[in-house]
Amino acid sequence: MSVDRDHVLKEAAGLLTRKATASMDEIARAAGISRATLHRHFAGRDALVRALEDLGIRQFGHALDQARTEEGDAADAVRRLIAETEPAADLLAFLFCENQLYEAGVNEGWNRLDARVTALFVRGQEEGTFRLDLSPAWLTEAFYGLVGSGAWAVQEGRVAAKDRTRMVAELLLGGAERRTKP
Amino acid sequence: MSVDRDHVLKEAAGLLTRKATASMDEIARAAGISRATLHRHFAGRDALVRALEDLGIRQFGHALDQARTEEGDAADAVRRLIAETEPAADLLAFLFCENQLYEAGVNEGWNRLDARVTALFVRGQEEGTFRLDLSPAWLTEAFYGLVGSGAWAVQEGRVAAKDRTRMVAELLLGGAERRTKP
DNA sequence: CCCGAATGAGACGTAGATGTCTCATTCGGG
DNA sequence: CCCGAATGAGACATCTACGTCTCATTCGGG
Repeated sequence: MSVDRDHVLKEAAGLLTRKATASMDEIARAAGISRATLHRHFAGRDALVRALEDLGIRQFGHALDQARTEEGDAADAVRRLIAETEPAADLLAFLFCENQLYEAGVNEGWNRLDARVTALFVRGQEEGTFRLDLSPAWLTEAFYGLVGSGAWAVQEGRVAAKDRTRMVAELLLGGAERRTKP
Repeated sequence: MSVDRDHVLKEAAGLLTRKATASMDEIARAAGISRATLHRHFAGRDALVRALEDLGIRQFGHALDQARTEEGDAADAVRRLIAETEPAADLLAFLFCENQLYEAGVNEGWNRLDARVTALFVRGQEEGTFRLDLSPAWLTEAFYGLVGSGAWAVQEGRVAAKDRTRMVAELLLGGAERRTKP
């Protein structure tokens, strides 16, 4: 009987990714519950979006943990990270475009995760794996952008789901890795 | 006295990029005109967004023309295209994230421009400039994503405006170009 | 089987945005 | 200088979404 909170959030993310202005009623129906029940679990729209943000932070944090970004070759670590990001790709794509979150100040949790991604690129540069003429900040931003584009391309059917990780990783690393020989 | 329609659209794009849910009143004030005048020029919110879409199509089409994407080395053509995209970057970033447009079906004008970008990548692959294991459709999508990320990074101050074109081009082409030697 | 908790359906008032209208003001051309 | 067009300010009704409430129903555990 009890509603699966994470399932509701997942459905909400799926809908909001396609239609950012979806009403609470549409979200409720997408999740297969009534509007009243949705309100029982999330005080309002703000609370729902905030919960989505928290879920995104949890999932991306988990992906960072699983990818063990501090270990081994930096490029391989990026590949692992992109692969681990797969299940949360839609949610991350939504949050990446959700500029409303930036109004109330960026969540502190995001800054920590952001720093971990940037640290990975910094490590790659120090170890000579990544080129030095692209700033870590830009590589981080590009990482988000390409993950979002990948999720978007899969949703639109322009890229097969099984190719997503490889496409994103190859393009990002191809652009980021140092060339031994030009 | 007469209101500069394109100026209004530019300001609207700037605001909506930061806050997608901005009200008509906020948009009007951002453009420095009254709400009444805004309604005199655009029948409603839908009409305004549609006009933004049209402006984006015009500007991106102009960028494609100026870049002469059918001429010369494909990689250089991509560099020119990214450079020409500069003035419209904010608008394109907004439209890229504006999924609501996809509800009413993608504009026919977009399909034509999309085809020109894809054709550029196809040409690059046929000429041996771009690698063959990344589909043209994905390269096209990644192009949009990176242009959007670039505009976003500049707005956030993470990348200097003067570095934008180089950062985007280097990463995209680094990932897309064929390596003579690994 | 029964009871309680959770849900679904829907009514209701409210707030905010929207679209239209009027009227005073201002700008620019003739 | 004067007239007309365009704008600004604001009133107004309407509409949609929101948040809260009630009540019937259903599900699951004891």
